[in-house]
Amino acid sequence: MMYDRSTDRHSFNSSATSTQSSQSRILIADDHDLIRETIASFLGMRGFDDVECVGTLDEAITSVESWGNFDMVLLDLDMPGMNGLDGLRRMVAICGDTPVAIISGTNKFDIVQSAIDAGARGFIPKTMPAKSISAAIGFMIAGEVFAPYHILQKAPESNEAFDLKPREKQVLSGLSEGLSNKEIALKLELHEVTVKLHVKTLSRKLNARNRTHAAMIARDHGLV
Amino acid sequence: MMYDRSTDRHSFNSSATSTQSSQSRILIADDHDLIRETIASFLGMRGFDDVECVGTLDEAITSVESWGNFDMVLLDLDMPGMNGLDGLRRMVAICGDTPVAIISGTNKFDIVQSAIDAGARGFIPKTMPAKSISAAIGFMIAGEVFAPYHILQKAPESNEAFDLKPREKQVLSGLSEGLSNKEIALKLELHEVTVKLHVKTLSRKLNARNRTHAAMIARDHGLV
DNA sequence: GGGAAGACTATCCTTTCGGATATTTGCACC
DNA sequence: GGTGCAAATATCCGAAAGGATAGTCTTCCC
Repeated sequence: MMYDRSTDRHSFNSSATSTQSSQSRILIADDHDLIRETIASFLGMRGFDDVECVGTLDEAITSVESWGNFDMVLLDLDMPGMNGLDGLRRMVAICGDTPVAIISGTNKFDIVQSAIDAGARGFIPKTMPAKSISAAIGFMIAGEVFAPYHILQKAPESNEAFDLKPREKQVLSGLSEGLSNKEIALKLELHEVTVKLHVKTLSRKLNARNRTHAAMIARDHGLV
Repeated sequence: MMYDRSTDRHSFNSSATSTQSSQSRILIADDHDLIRETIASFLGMRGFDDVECVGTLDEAITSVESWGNFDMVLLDLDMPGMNGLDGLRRMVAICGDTPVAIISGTNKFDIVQSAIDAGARGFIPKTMPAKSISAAIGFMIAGEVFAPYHILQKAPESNEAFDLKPREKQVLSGLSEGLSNKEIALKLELHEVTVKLHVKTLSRKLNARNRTHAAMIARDHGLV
């Protein structure tokens, strides 16, 4: 598979092709001219020589249906017609095998997750430099699923939004290990009643209905 | 910034440069000839025209120290001299700003995580097709951190190792929302006592000491 | 020295959990 | 029709959790 590449290699110096980049038709759908053109132009100088730009989902869909044959479709999440992930699903449905990626300003973990679950081949934050974007696109055209590492990381999230006192954090930590109040008290050299008090106040702060719920919320927010 | 690209575009067709790919010096350290050569040759035809290969960590280090100036260093995790992530750390220390990535046969979530924590700029599984590998390398040279999406995904882990019955899973799910037995019973149209039974058996299966612990274990293993 | 505030402790009481044991129901299989 | 099995239900009990209220003890500030 890799030893018969000499032909490709020859063509490479003479015809500007960076293999996968060449002959790739890419559709960019974004309602911001600036972003659209920026990405398009950068892709152009990277070997993605056939880039089409539109500004709404409907345009994108007609574009795919009439021209077809794109190697990659980029959709802005906040574009007219998208309606959240529904637009993505519509596009995925008519695109078949060609990868569809979401490009968005937000980089919330949940959105990335659900976008990919909804059929997106990847997720590109607008904050990413054009250089990286084109590399990511190459990656997706190669058949992989792409999402930036830092948002896949277990969300550091809204850490510290609850303003728990040190003691309460300690108790919460014990809670998350499934310890009883008595055990926590022993561990922290407190009395059981005190732990109960902390559990109560901390549950109120976390807006939890009981200790189990508090532990789950803590886990969800990376507090433990 | 994107409207003056015509010049670039002209040069692009005549000099084979795919921008970032060109002039990139890459060091591949892997003790398997086949893999090393495969990647090297594929990178060659993608515009990464200056690829050096070595077979041990020591060779890699001397290579960096004497030649220097690499744009990217790839290290096999199981190579002689690596000794787990220690080798990575050594390389990162002498590499400074140039990105160092781990390439490995394993794709355990934890290893990826700790490799990147140890300073790796990315993680490339050997199972990944060469096409994708070169895209990933481009991505890392662009300054980003790379790891394949599917292993960043909430570890599918030892899923189903607990063999919970359907009812138990439902109860467990209610548990994770912090519901009381009575509420779960209501929701599932069962009686409280039955829910209690399920909680007991399910806690035993999960090896949990109580409901809170069970909920946490469930969350950790992606059962909810 | 007298508050004032925060962290901890003490009682009391009701609800919920956790565990043990036994009984019923429904269903599949021979 | 009987057997076996799993899910669900029924009691009973001690332990824990959850809530309320009041009391102690620092510490800090005026």
